[in-house]
Amino acid sequence: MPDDPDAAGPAVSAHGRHIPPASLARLTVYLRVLGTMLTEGVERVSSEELAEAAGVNSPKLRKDLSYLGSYGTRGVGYDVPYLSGQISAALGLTLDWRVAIVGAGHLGRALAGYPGFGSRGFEVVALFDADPLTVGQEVGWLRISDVQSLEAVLEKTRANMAVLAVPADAAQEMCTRLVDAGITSILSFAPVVLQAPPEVQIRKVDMATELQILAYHAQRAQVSALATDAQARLMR
Amino acid sequence: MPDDPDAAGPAVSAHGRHIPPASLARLTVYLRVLGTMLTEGVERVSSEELAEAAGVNSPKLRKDLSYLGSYGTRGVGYDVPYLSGQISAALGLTLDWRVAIVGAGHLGRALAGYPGFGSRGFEVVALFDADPLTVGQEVGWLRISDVQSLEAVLEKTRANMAVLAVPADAAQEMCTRLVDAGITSILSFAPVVLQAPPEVQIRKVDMATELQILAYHAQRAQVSALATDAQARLMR
DNA sequence: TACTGTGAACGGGTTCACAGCA
DNA sequence: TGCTGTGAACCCGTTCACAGTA
Repeated sequence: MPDDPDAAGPAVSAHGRHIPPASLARLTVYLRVLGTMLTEGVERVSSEELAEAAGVNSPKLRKDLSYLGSYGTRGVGYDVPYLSGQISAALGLTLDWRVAIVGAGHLGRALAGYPGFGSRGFEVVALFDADPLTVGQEVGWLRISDVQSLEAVLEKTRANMAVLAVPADAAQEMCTRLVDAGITSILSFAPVVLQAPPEVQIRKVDMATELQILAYHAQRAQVSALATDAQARLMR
Repeated sequence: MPDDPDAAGPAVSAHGRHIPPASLARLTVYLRVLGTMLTEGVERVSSEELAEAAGVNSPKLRKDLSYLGSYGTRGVGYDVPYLSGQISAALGLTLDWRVAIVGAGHLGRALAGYPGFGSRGFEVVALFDADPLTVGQEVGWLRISDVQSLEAVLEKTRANMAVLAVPADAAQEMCTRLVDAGITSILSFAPVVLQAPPEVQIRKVDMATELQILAYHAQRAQVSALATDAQARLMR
């Protein structure tokens, strides 16, 4: 995601400049890699090593980091804990983010139990479902709430982000209710275009889209393989 | 995402020109919207209407479509079934895509049951898990296979795409086995950087990344709200 | 007349080479 | 000496205005 690098809006870092969306997406990857290094006790990395581990080239990595400030030491490299902290701070991960998940099907439950959230500054504080048989069940530490009480529970839990994991036909209604309840950051897994005021940040993940993009590239590979094959036959 | 418009590789459409990654991602959205219109019996759309429904502006939509060819009628608009078919063909969705899902946790099951796949040309032909208690269970039409027999099942089912829905620490190993088994298109939900030969197309979806990007924008909004607030106080 | 298709201008991201500093 | 930080050039995608056509 490419991706994304799609959502927009201006953006200012601690350094005062804005971070390009494409860089922002990569910064989250650097942060994850640094986290792994932290647990392994690595203390210093060069831009070359970090770039390698993150799957990018080193000038790009250095450029990305330069949007935040100068947190390395010339001739030496970067201090892992320090750089990790600086990126976290720049991304706003030092604030507390309280996530409500709407939809307790397999996807919602997968998200609720995702270990990557807690460890990276996000706490799942509520999980909703519309099915009366599902409401009340426990998932990890959470008890599934009834969507009917969405607004009340959002307020009580002071959620400030939401994830939409509901069927396509329910997504717009839930989105509207979330927005009306004051949520301004939404991650949606529903394969529909959501309407919301511009001040609301919406990011979309659509698995069918991802597979279609893969299919496109795979088809291209097949076609060009056939072409070179045919050409090889002609050459004989 | 986002991209995303991130994955690369050259690309040639039926028209002969390559489709920019960003356009490619949007084309899948147009296709979805056209699909909805099809079921509603809509026969014609203007670029304006389609753009509106897809959440983009009309010049961008027309530019995106122009990468495929000239499938509209000036002064009239686009024929919905025809355009839909042309986009499908350009994306390679007329071929049959057989998807293997590795990992039958909540995420894997959510994907296996995702209605958006079948309806858009993807068939889930296998679902794997490593847990002996899970292997053998039925999920919809599928019986969960043992990852130990990954290679054999991939061959028997003629899978040509794979989705990785396994924990981070198992992802690289599974990726390697998929690649060795001849899979060249992989969609990964594991929050790790995967190593694979360049001819293998890998797309990544990381939910923590998405939330972090939302957090960044939300933090910015908070900070600028505080700033204008402080300024307002000073002005008094 | 109305709407599509596209060249050209614009802006932003990536790349690179090298300046700057421990 | 070695590695970071960055300005400048390059390249690609987006935007826009208008030319083209049923």
